[in-house]
Amino acid sequence: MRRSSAPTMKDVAREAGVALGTVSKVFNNAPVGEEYRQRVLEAAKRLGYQVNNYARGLKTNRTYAVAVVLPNIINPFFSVLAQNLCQALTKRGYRMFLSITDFDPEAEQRYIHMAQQNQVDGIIGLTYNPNLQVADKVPFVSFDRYVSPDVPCVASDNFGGGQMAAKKLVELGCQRLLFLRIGSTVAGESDKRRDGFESFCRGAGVEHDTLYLRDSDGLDPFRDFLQAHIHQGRLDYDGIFCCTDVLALEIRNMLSALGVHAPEDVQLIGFDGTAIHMGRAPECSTIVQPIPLLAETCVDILLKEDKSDLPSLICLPVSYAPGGTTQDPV
Amino acid sequence: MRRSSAPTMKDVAREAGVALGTVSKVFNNAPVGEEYRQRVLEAAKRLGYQVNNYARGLKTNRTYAVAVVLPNIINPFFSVLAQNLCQALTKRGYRMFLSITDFDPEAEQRYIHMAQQNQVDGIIGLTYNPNLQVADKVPFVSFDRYVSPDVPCVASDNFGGGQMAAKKLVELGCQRLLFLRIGSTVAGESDKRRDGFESFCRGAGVEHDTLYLRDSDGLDPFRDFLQAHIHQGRLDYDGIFCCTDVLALEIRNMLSALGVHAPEDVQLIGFDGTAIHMGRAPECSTIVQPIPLLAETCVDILLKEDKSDLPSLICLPVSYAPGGTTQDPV
DNA sequence: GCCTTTTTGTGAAACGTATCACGTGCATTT
DNA sequence: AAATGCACGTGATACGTTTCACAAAAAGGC
Repeated sequence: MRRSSAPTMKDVAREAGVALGTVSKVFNNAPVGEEYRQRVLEAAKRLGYQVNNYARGLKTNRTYAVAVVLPNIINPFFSVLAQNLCQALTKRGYRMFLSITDFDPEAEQRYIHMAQQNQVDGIIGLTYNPNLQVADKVPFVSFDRYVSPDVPCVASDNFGGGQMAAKKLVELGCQRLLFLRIGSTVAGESDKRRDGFESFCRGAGVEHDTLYLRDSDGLDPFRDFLQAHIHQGRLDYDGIFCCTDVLALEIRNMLSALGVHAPEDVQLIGFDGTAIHMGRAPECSTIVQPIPLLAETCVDILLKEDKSDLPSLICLPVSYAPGGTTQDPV
Repeated sequence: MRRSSAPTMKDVAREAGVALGTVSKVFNNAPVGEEYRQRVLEAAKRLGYQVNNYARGLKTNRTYAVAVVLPNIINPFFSVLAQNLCQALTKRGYRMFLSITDFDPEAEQRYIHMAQQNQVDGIIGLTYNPNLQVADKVPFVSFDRYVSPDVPCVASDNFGGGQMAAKKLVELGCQRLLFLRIGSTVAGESDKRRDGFESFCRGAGVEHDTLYLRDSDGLDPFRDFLQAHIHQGRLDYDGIFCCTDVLALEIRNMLSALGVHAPEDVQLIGFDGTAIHMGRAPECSTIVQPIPLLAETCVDILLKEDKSDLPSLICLPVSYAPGGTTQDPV
């Protein structure tokens, strides 16, 4: 095994003619006389010394590693989130150790165990397991999903986003609104998009309907529903809010095939705004989640030393971005 | 610090009334009498014991962690690759520690240093730093880019893919071909797409041109070029091969705006086929990279114990997938 | 039933680091 | 000039494992 020959602090100490403790101090930025510091640094460079983080972690119980548990990173929202988390962690000197669960509750639990076993300094998780066990030994921040009273949850202001979407549609002149959703069976913060939407509609006295599907239903029910609501080439609704940009695009295509076009015949608003954080123009009008801010916040909270007075839910503000599926005033 | 109270093997040994070494054996699946094994397991459960991987790593010099260094994970190709790498690593009991370089050569080097310092068991990197220093202490596999004689490089058969694209276009009846490329200034394996394309064209005696841009040039030169080659609403070329699906889509839109439509007026083929690995239909006809296989191969090679007779370049086969921008025979 | 072989539990040593009580030398004070 | 304080280098110790040489007990052969 080649690695057995890796130089240790002891080697550096011998090479530099100093004590072991002095070498340690140099690499921990503890006060050391300038002459000694130089001697150590030079000896280290000569030997190609690198500190062994496993030994260090063993002594200090700090690993400077954080586990991020996500369903996948193929969905653009998740990949942008993962990238922002990675950057936020790097900025603070932490490494990111990524786990992909593919929405499998067992995998989620397994990864969290593994993460604890691997002695990470914390975990950021977007999980769907309704009865997830999180040992209180390792700091945990949940994204978009309530886990338990002492686990802080970071999410966008989904309720406000739902309201905003409905309000926007009404301002654009829509009179019959439709909310379309497809997603997990497990309730999460993002379900509040619907609540916000309905809340606004009720408050403003606007007619509205809702179609609420689960992933397993597939997209076909949407087509059936829309088809059933087209009479003489006209859709019964003039404003649609989709729970996701991805869904919004699907719906736009679906409607196109049925002869109904956005934004001419119907105003269409999605949710996420991921494209914006990818440096691209959004492909549909959308409620934008502040992904970089969400990531920063997750990391901030996770790494906060004093966890005494943390809110259990942190809601971050969303914004509206026109993207060609609505007829916005200039 | 709460973690200081975590139970250790010594605690388990005391609780179970056995020796320290016996506990260790149980957790390493070494032969231990059934009665003892049970005693230890129960004691461990009672105490909530988990092995400390830092102590273990210190002794064994194995961390079961692999660093993956990528430019980003926003580009769908990279995110699908990252996901497949993660899964391939997980399958083998390894964890993935992800670093994002944003194409910054310095960051690449920094991350690789960091990865070594963190005592990973290996590194898989997609790097653009032409003179990257990789210590031979840590196994390294490069994706798509030649680094040095003793660093194995895994890539798609880019040359073959270029040939395949040209051949396909010719089979579809095209007579004047065009190759469009935009990318890094640093030469990589993917530049062989052009070589393969030109090789086939020359061999078959097909007229062809090439436009070769760098990222910093932006997409405008493409528009200028295409515009200059449209006479009386007709494009001079009847078959276009783009170095990337992303570019192919851009070009299709660009051409549409100029009144030239794929596949009616021009056959368009891209490269990557990422959408297919995301479970979606490809948005353009394309040469598909075998991303899952690429990932598996990277991991296999990285984790191979005997590195003696490794090829320095591993080329994996690509395939063609029609996707609506070519008029393929049924 | 004795000796050999095999199996299996034991406890000490070592991995590479951080830390801490200690010792040395030097500057400051009176 | 002696006493005091300070700054800084020293080296032993401990962190929680794995491993290894050893001992003890069980199994097998004649």
